[in-house]
Amino acid sequence: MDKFSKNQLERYPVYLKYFKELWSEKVAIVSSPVIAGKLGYSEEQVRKDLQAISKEPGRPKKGRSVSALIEDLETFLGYRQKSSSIVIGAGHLGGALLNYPFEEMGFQILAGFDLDPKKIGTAVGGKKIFALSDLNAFVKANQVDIAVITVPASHAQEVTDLVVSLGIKGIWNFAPIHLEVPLNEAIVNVNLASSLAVLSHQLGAVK
Amino acid sequence: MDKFSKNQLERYPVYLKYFKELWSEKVAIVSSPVIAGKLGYSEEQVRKDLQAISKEPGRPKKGRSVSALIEDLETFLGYRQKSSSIVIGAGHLGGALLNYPFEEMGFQILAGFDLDPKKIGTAVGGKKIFALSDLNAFVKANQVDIAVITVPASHAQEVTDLVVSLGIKGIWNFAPIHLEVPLNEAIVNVNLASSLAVLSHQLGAVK
DNA sequence: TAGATTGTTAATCGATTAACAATC
DNA sequence: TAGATTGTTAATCGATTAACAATC
Repeated sequence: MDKFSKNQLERYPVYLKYFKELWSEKVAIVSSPVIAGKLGYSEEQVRKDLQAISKEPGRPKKGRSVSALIEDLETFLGYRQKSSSIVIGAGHLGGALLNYPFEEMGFQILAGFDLDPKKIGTAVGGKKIFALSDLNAFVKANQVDIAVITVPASHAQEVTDLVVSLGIKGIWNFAPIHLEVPLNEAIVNVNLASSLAVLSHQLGAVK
Repeated sequence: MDKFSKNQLERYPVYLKYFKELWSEKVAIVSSPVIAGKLGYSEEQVRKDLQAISKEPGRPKKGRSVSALIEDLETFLGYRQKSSSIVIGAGHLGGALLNYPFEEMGFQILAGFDLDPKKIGTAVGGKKIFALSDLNAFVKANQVDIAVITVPASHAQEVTDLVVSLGIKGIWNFAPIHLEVPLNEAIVNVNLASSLAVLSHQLGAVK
């Protein structure tokens, strides 16, 4: 398999977290049925997911090596090669992301950007906050792979256009709108309103 | 259609945001091809999505009434009936959520809970932070529909068990792990590591 | 050896896309 | 009327699940 669906990609970090927990408990081998039971996936899905990213085959009757799985997953997910990012919008959500422990995921935040003069020049989560007008110069001076968009929805498209024009190829959008980007741009949306819609609907069914 | 897929549910808030923008621009009628072009969906998908939630049919050659769509979407998404929630874990991410403008989505945060004595008794985003030991009494005194979990992954399962035992039926989990919950529990995960995995993979393909 | 688990191939399921008649 | 857009039915596509031979 060399094509990965969105759902499948989203499962990999969940596997990794679980395997690291097992490793810390000195568990060296784990089988698909055990993983499936623990994470709520089907056995077949676990096997396919792990086969797709692991070099070492599993051993019938035993299972798979936890340490090998951790290595394969970290390699596949890119946790062993840093990608550099900036956070645009140092409000509450942007501030939380500037403080989030992304380093262990190979995701390094270089700096934050904002329009508010009161924020510019300060540091959040150990990262300096620059004026948005400094973005051009910053991107020219530093390799920036990903822009995290945490500005209000009303400004998200214009900030995105700027980021795209500066040659940044990855966008992690936290504004609750659809952003128009060129086809060769990588973009992933984290839309809390969308997430909440799924929860509300589930809750309506449960009640 | 009376069954909604996760993807479909996630699209509705995006439609709603767009229709509200149209409404503010005095646009009264909109057609599926226009919506599809703007939001990056297919025409057929737009028609099916809107048919599934709207009472009023669209008019051939014209399109659909923007105001009717807004009304239908707000009703369907539950924005017109408040659900009450609490945020457990008043760290950076929990703090951001306590400050997030959820009210317009019919989502009301009543209070925050934490273990840190320095946070207990303070207010974040206008919401008071209580000790986790006060949770039981709080839930008995207030109707709580949803618990937002923003504690570290290492404590998320135990907090979840507590929340479930108190009869809260909805869980919005921001900890990057799989939580075990009873079948009659509504749960939605927002896993930043998962989201990042999708972005990294896309970026690898784009580069 | 017996049996659990693997990897792989086939079947199922569900969502998206295509096709097209109905209609304003 | 002509033509754009609707609603609906059929076809396609892709992911998940089931089945089963291989193997340690």
